[in-house]
Amino acid sequence: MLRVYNTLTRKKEEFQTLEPKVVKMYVCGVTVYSDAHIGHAMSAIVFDVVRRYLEYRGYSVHYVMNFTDVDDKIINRANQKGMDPQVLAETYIQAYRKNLEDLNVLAATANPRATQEMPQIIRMIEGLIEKGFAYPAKNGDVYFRITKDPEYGKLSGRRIDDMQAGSRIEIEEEKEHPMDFAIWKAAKPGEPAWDSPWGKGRPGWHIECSAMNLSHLGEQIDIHGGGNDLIFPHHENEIAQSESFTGKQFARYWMHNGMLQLQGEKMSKSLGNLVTIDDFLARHEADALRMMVLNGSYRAPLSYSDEIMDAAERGLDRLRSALKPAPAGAVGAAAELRNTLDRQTEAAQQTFVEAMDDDFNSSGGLAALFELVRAVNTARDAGATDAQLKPAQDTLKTLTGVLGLRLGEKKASGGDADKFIGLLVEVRNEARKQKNWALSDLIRDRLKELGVAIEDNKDGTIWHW
RNA sequence: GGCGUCGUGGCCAAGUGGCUAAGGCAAGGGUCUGCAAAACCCUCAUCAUGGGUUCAAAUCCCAUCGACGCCUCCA
Repeated sequence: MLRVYNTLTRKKEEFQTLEPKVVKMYVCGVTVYSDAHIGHAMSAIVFDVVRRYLEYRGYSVHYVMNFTDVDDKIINRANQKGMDPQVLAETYIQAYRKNLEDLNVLAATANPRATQEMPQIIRMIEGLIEKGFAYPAKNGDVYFRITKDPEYGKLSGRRIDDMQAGSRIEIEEEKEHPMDFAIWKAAKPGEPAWDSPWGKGRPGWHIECSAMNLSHLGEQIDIHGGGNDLIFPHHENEIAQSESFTGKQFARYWMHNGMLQLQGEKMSKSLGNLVTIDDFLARHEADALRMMVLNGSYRAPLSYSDEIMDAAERGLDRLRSALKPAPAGAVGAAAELRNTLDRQTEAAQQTFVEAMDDDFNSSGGLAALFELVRAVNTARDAGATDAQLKPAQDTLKTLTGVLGLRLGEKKASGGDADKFIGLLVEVRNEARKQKNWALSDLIRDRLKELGVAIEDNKDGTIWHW
């Protein structure tokens, strides 16, 4: 039984979908005005793992992730660079797509963008006005009337009165209540603008997600995800808009990932303490970032450091150690040992599922995989052949695949080179027979410089890139 | 000030009432090896602090200290 922690109730709840075996899932994407950093990557990876695991458990997942392609920051940035805001946004959308692909994040079912949803957004605003949940102001803005929504604050656990007290928000005269938020913003000169019943303008940030959910997934969805910095005000406002508009519960489960921190602070564009995904990938493989995320729990903050990355990379090496082939001369393992391996494989798979079923406990899932790694390596040491190792290794590959790890399956690593390396290994073994250690060590050392590792086992020599 | 998350070995981290407190990294010892490497085996924590509840608590309650996030754009 899958259990999911729901921000709305602050509890783990049994996961039940609106429709059997179908999951409608919406994750807030990024505002595209600069290069994405590894905090964004963490969020993308977290929800990619959720999606992959749900699919592994037999669900068909409709996964929607949006791009916010019109907002103040994009406009400012574009003006600085003397570019058209839409061109700027498009550039970063393509860059982010590439980042996600490099990170082995599965493509979403749909990637809607605010600028392509104007009719739906405007229709929704009209509906909210009709129902009295929103009002147009004299300045051309349209605001959501939070006092009309008795449940406002239920996601973030805030009360309107509390917020008023400590609020640092500038009180705009056009607003009925200081906490009312804009769902349509009147255009200032030179800004991108769309026609609307309230004059030229553009949508507020929150309304686009509500509208895109409605048009791409329907009135109700199963999972809504994003970083926990979005809980307030973004997701709170989304709930207010969507539920006021439809009169129905919007998302059943709200999932939020913790923030990636650098030197004790949240990594963010505004603070400037960030590592871009491109920077990261120039120094590490994509799996390493994923491994780092998987080792923790998605809801907790995660500190990024070289030490953590080092541990993650070594952990990956360990997972890969089980996928190495048996030595050429392997004689085969006894029946009893093969049974043990089968049993351990079964147990690992079961433990993996139990852990992941508990709110996607990936570090628990990894622990099960490491147990399997030990089992495989022990069997290989005991003489198991490739054929005997295969079922366990296949299981390991399947389960690491559920986590989205590739484990460096470098395609056609050497191509033709493999044959020549095999030949060198053969020659080296001849030298070893003749106790020509100088020559055999030379071959080993030189191959190592070329990135080929040689391991002499009892039953023969293994080499790998 | 308000809301929320959290504090487990050198580091990361699971576990949230009861068998010997998962797993990974690092460290030390050992097996194997011509030497290595890899693998395997062994060793390494009483759970921030102080009270309380209970037959029994890392796990529940209270307090204290500390960290982080949100309350303003933010994954």
